[in-house]
Amino acid sequence: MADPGGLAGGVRAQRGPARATVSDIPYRYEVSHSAAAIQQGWGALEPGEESADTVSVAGRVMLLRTQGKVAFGELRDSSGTIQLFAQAGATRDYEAFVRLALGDWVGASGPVVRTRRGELSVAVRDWVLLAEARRSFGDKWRGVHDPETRFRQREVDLWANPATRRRLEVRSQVVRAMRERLWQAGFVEVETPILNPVPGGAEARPFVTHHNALGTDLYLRIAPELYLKRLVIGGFEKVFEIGRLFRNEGISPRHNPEFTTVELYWAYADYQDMMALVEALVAGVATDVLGTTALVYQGRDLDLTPPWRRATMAELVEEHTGRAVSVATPRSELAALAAEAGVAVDPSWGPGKLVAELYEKTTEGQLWGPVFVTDYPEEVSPLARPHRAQPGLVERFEAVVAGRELANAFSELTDPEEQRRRFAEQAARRARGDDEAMALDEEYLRAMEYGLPPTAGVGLGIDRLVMLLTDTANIREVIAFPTLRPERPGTAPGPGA
RNA sequence: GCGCCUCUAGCUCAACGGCAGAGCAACGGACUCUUAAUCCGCAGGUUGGGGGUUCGAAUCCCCCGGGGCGCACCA
Repeated sequence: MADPGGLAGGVRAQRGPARATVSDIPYRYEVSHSAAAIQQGWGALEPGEESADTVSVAGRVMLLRTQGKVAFGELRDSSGTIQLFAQAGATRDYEAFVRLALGDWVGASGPVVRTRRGELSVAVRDWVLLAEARRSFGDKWRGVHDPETRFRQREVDLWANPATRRRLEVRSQVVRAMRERLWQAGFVEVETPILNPVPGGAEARPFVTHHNALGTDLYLRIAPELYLKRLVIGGFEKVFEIGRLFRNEGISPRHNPEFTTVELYWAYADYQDMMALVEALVAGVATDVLGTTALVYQGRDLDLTPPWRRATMAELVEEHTGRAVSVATPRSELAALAAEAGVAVDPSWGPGKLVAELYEKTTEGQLWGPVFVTDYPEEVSPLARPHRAQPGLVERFEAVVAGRELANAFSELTDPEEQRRRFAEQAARRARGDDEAMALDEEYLRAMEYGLPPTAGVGLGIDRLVMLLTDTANIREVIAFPTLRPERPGTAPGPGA
């Protein structure tokens, strides 16, 4: 928090004077074992037994129980917890040890022992303060629950709520598993520009920034799609990128302005191939990270085991509304149905947009899945290739899980002339005031004229995948530092202020 | 952007028109095997900010600010 004077006043009064000076703090500390390594390595020690092995550990003192001439501390590191056992006479500077504050970082060394009451411990002979905690980490039993403090001061949340650490660890493992599986499948990882002269590849409002030397505005990317397809044109037959996207839109429990996707392009493949790859990837990542594809999400069973159901958008809308619709249905009928469903119908919308709106309003949120929703209207899919058998539709699917879109994919449009027409339609929408309509990208059209082979592409939301795998309902829980309104002095609550 | 809810000690929470409290943390002390140790003592607050109603406001009303949820938008 902004904390005007908070450190100087409140915390010192709360914590007392500084117990260490900078010169007391060493520059390094030699750690021989993690807490978990000690728990695993000396598990056979009997109560009251002292091993001949001396270890050194480091971490935060989370609890301290002093009992006169003997004291017990709980030391937590990134692997777990180990008890520190200190005794007057055996522990160097015992009087200072028992004055340690909850949250202080210490390094401690000594033999591994099991206390008479059965707790595996490091019997502290020597120890050193590695950092003072001048602010508290909250109630030692109840922790910190205030969501604002948890999101703004994640460093506090991580110590106060171990589940936070676990979620971020799962996130790291998900990204790693995704990478390794794609590498194994022969995909090459690339990086494309985040600063875009034209924001393309999706329908969304961008963030605008400015380059001083070039004297030009640039946009934070809303999707890497067009650059990745240019790499396919350049000869990368299987490429992927894992990275941050930025969309200047509302914040909600399922939307953060910056979020992470994996986007991949696969030459010579179509959207049917891509469905098989997506379900295998998601199920494989779940297995790598959790050891299972049978999840429980928000109290409800969710089985990611392939194959996933495949159903067309029209079929699913009919299932959920009882009304057969298609892009060939008269526009007036579709508009009436959409209005009936609560959609604010825009007069410029064609049948395709109306069908898509009807689907999103009545059906998507009801789909528990996982299910591949296939065959989208061309009107809402300016980068997808026309369906080989269904006029007015494109070969596109979205993977829907727990009522939300997890992935979006299509057989890519490869015809530059057709692409130019699609861009022109988008430009017409933009001229009518739709600021989310896709911008025309001449660089991309030029690239297409060199020849894009048949290609399938997909974008998959990493944050949402992590939400599924960690059973969390709020996207902020799986982002270390979610976007919040900037703090202003004296407005935010929090420990230590 | 709109609606509803919420903000009290460092943390977690009471008090809901009538003296602002508790537990934990902190501070001082006792205690040589604790497990949220225990025990004794002490201190800690412009009740998010501002304004209003009232004999009296943490409590009711208005404005502002932060946050949560829902809607809208999207992934």
